[in-house]
Amino acid sequence: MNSIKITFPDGSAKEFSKGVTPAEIAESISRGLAENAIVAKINNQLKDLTTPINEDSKLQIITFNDPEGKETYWHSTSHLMAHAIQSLYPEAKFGVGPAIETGFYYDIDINSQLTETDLEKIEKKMIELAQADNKFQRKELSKEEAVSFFKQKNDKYKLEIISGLNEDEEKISIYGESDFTDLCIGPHLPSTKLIKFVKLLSVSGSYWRGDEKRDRMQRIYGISFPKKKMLEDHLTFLEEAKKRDHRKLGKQLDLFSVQDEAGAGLIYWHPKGAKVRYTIEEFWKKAHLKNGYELLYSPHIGKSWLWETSGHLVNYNENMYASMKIDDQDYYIKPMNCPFHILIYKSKLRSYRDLPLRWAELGTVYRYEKSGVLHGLLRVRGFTQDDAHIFCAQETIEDEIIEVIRFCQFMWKSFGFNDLKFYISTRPEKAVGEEVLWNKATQSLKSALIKENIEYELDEGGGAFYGPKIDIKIKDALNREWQMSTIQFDFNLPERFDMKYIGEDGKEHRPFMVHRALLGSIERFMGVLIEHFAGAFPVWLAPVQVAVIPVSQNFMDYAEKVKKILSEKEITVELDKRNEKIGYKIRDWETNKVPYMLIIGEKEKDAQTVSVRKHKEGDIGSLSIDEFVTKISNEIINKK
RNA sequence: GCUGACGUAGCUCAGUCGGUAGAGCACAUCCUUGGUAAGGAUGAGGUCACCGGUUCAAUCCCGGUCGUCAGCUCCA
Repeated sequence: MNSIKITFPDGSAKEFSKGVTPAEIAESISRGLAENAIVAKINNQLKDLTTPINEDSKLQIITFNDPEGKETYWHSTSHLMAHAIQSLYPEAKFGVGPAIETGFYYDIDINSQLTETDLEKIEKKMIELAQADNKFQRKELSKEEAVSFFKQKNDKYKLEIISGLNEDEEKISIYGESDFTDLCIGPHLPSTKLIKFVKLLSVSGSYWRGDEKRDRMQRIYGISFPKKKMLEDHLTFLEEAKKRDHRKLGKQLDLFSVQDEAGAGLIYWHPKGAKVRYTIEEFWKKAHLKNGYELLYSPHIGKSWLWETSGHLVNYNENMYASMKIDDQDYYIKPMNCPFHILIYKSKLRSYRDLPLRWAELGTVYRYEKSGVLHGLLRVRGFTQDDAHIFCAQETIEDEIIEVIRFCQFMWKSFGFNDLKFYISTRPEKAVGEEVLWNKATQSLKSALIKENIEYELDEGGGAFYGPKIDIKIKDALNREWQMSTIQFDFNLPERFDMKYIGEDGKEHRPFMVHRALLGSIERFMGVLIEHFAGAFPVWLAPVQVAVIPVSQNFMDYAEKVKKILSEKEITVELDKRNEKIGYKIRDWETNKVPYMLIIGEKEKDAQTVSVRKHKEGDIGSLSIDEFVTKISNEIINKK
């Protein structure tokens, strides 16, 4: 048999002679495909385009548009970068250099500290090397051969990687292009020539194998594209993200601050930020009351007994602050609200008739976070969880989960997020609770999502030690994903606190307990919200909804009147009394992203109207005061 | 916490190869009363993050502390 059958993704098939390569097949299909081909999927395995095919196979030619195509492309670019680094810094030793979600990195060990300008040099070298059209060539070696090869290169990191490889499981492969060779499982681009546009983005410290006790390395992040437009778009995206940085906007719009002198990771809400937060929290509370929840308030500290019983002192110790002595007793500031809610549950005998109990609290918790991980509002040491605990009978758990999911979707939709992604995390190695319970709980999470027609991904073993969970990620205006909501089972606390209810049968039963946070934490949520809206909050959330701007001081009386009317309708309005020209004031309010400006001059005073100017849109004409009030009130009610 | 970079006026940043500092914006006062993105003049503002050390002299050099940033690790 000298011919083999190749089946394509669309189901069609074609005969080729034995030993044909995917590159040749692509060539036979079309010139364009051959040029864009990056890698091949042969029988669902990613292989080099130069791999000879010797038997009937399924084949898919992968281009940059496919996720695997990007991965291979970036992976090859990281090799190219290592090549460039080796030629500029001959002493360089290399760690790992994988593709990541957006781009690639390589950990390197060189004698000098790299700066941003060095990156440009490396970038130039990369382009130069890429244009040389060097072919990536795969070679398979025995372990011995591999060891002696990298010994001769004096590459201790690669040698360590090799020593960890099991030769029986897979061949040790190396890839070379020109005079650079690297240990690599592959696959790679056929040639460096396909790498056209490269940008090295940052350099920072890392550790060999992520272990701070081991060698310090430098990690260079970069990205590459086959088309110039793609690179430009990506750089525009990065710039846009930078512009939206909530830390920058928070300062610029006077929303919040962190006070160096008073402590890192602790947030101070200024009046404008506090106004936004107030609006969010009011909405949140009302929504919970409407959806069958009751609100709780609990203390901020509790005796060590509480945290011993909950297991926090053992399992969560590194995130808790040291105890404080009160009347010779140790008290701890709370890292979580759950034990308090449980105490309220236990404050009296519960019947199955009382269940489900849905108790919500905007509970402020304090957790120790390493100084290096603090980040604006997104990672702080004191934050307010939009927490709730649901205590229910086993039998009703699935309905409860469904309710939470629906409520969660409603909540996100209210803030303008419609793209949610669901993940189910299952039992980890180290876990409390019987496996039967885990399976049952995990199953009810799954079937809740299935009933709601929601697609989800499984994260095997990703659950907390105390129970399986659903995590929900949202996508913001820049398509970035943020993990926000979480719905978690807890088999641990009901047991530890010996929670009970009296069932229909008159016997004691253990309630099921679910922790859930929808927004996650108010701080983090507001950080994401600021970035999502680029600081331009919709009217209902905007800290200042209307700026009243008199054309000159002569119309101050009428401006005051307009302000008063709006204020009475609970619209947040500021009157700009500054002795400045109108253009100046408009510019100022525009850069402060206020949704509406009302320009007031002689015409308006005479006609008892306001000239309305909308953020980003400009002048939208005149309305009577009443008409404007109706318009903006409707927008506020409809969360526009 | 670790690695590296950084910390100068309310903000954004310049500057001093060691002789205690400057711009723009913001702010104040005055002139101007102006119709949809910056009118003009004048002025006030800084223990150059903090604590030590070296030096005749430190904002600058050295060490420490605190904080910020990019990552590592971790997470709401």
